[in-house]
Amino acid sequence: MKIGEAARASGVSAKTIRYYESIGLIPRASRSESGYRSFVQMDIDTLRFVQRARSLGFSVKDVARLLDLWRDRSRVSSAVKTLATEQLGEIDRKIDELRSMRDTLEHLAEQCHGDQRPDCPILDGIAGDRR
Amino acid sequence: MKIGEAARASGVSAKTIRYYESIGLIPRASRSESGYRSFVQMDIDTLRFVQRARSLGFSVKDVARLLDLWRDRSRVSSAVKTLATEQLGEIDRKIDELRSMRDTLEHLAEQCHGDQRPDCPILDGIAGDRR
DNA sequence: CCTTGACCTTCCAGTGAGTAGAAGGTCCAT
DNA sequence: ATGGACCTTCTACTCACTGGAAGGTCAAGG
Repeated sequence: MKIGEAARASGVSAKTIRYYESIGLIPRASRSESGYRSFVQMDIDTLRFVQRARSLGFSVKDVARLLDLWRDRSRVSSAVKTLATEQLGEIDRKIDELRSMRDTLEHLAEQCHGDQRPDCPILDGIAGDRR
Repeated sequence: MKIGEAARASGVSAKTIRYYESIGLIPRASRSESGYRSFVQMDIDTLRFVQRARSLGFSVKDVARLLDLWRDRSRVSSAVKTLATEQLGEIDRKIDELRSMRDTLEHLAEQCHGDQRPDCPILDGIAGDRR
């Protein structure tokens, strides 16, 4: 399987597959005589794993750790759970931050009539102390 | 006022003030004889405006637009409101994405006993079809 | 046999929004 | 005059890709 097909099969773009290889996240793909990368099912599985872990918000570094754990038959599941729990905490932190932005911004936007007049509580709120 | 004090007064680090100047987000600060940047109250106000707008998640590009609007006495408040509403939509999109990550990850983490045994539903979930 | 077009290769550069650090200049108090 | 806190510019790094240029390969159609 060449890179384009691997990309379609895994949901990771060809560019990104090359990139992942270049940073060592995934092993180097074997090559055909002409130098084309050649992927087998296991490579696709790895790529799909990476894609899913990334879509859960894990950093590339954490995905590397997860991949190592995935391949390690003598892993302890607590190591995985720790990573997952930390990631969950990170997500919660981001959600909280976004929610607080959202609340402030919504409050500001509500006050603004949004017509052709220049006075604008949004601008005032950003400029002054809006708390 | 030199850059360090301006940084403390505005909540924007000295490095970042220089960076904002370099990309043209804020006007070039005037200089003392020795070449030190010199800030007055209006510069601090601008910096605080930028800091607050950034903390609401506006991109630097949007902060530039907001600054222009802020300085424009003949602005129409609808222009500001449009920017704010778009930003609100962006935040909501991000919250939704994070929430969906969170749900999946939490579900996975719940299944995992997290002890010394190697079997791990988190890894299985990422590897296989976890939906 | 040759061309066309879809694929593949590598390499370099850019994104956003800063942050880190090096090398050197200035200012003020002791 | 010296030390330390401050300031200057500059380059390079972060993260996770993405875009594009220049060129090689391969199979089908004329």
